[in-house]
Amino acid sequence: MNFIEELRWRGMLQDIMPGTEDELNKGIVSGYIGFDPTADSLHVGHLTQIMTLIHFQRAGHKPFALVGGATGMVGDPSGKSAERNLLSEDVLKHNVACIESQLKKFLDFECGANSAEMVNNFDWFKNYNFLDFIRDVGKHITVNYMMSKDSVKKRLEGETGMSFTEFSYQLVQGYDFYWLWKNKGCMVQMGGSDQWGNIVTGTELIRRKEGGSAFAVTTKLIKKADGTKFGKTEGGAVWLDAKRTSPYKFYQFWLNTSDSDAKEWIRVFSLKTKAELEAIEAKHEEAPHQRALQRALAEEITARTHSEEALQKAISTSEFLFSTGSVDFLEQLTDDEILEVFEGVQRFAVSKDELQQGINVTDLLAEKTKVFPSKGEARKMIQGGGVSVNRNKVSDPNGLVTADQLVKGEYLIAQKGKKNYFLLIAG
RNA sequence: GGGGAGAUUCCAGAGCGGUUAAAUGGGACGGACUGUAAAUCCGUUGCUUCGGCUUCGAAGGUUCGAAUCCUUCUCUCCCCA
Repeated sequence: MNFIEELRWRGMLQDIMPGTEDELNKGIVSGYIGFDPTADSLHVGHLTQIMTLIHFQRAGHKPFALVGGATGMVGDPSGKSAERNLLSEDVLKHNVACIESQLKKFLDFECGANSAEMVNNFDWFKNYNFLDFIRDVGKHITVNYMMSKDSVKKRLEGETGMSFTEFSYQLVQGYDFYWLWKNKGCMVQMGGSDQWGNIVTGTELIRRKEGGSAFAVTTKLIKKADGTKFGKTEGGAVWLDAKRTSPYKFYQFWLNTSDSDAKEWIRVFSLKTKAELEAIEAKHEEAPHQRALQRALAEEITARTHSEEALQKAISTSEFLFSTGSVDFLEQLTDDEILEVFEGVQRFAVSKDELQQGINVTDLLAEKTKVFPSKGEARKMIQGGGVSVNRNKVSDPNGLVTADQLVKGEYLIAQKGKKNYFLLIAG
């Protein structure tokens, strides 16, 4: 199956420039996708683009991952309603390095002819001076053409306006494509559908400057059935960096997708074949409560993004946290393992001496710790039946918590609702 | 520069001298149901030693009593030049 067919049945394909498929059928073709270094980690929103590159490589082509050290300095106006703040060069350098190491996990950089390659456009922009650029590049693209782009039009219509810097963004990105086409033989640029305008400026530049041809493919933006933004949770974006989003949370993010989303997303984010996916879907239809789709989705992505080991830990943590099992389970674990289960869970230190005397639950949760911001709230929540200590529902706001309730003589597990855990460590 | 409107608890938005910790809606959080889903239903949504205490842009004042009336200040919005 060729690359485009693959994207098509997976429902990823948005736009494709005429002739692209023929070009790809000729043999090994080089193509690239750019990543903006706006943070020092990619998030799940970038995963679609990573998957596109993976499919590209699996179809036998040579993927380039461009990290925009230069474009990041300018700021892409696409999809932005207001001017962005510029990042300093140091921050960008750090971000670029971090993103590069993340991308290395997903693509094969040592497989011969179609090995993946990493490039940074700062390398070809850092010594390119302004006058040369506007003469060599700017001359080929009219302002009229640039202004007709959606990303620009929207900002001109809006109230905030747009700086010359962001206006020039498409030229900078366009030149990337030109440079990679000229120096690396890159024939195709891929990206999210919001990048169409920028990509086409690149093919246009290649055509006008050298009479060459280049191609474009864009993928659909991932949407949630309920209309909210993909990749966001209450805690903010879901990052690929384990330090920002723990593998457990990452796994949970995917596990919690709705049925309709899971069915679409698994096609995008899984490398399983159509037959395999259809089998999973059938299984899901049969027993929806088993959530075969969500499990398959979460397992595959977590393993690929983090590791098989991290996935296993995420699964066992989930099983403990969501099963009705008692805290006895924890008694069997070592201290390190307990801390691992509650990784990312907020922790509080409490005095063991005071626990010997017994502490009023409300005081414990609102004063000794910050599980609740005030006693009133703690009390109300307890009366509403929303608080558990060591998996047992607390019914009396004035009840005592004592040292003999400590798990392993050291830990207390407090729950606000079902999903919000707090680990109290006595010392 | 001239004229007008307004600032209320997370947001929107009632209240226009006491019965108002402040309607209603949204959001958030909890509970039930369930599949760690969706939908639905229910509860909570200033602090408290549960006696009370502090809130309605800020500061003063009138009153037994003010978010509600008066004065000044700060800020926001709209219309006309």
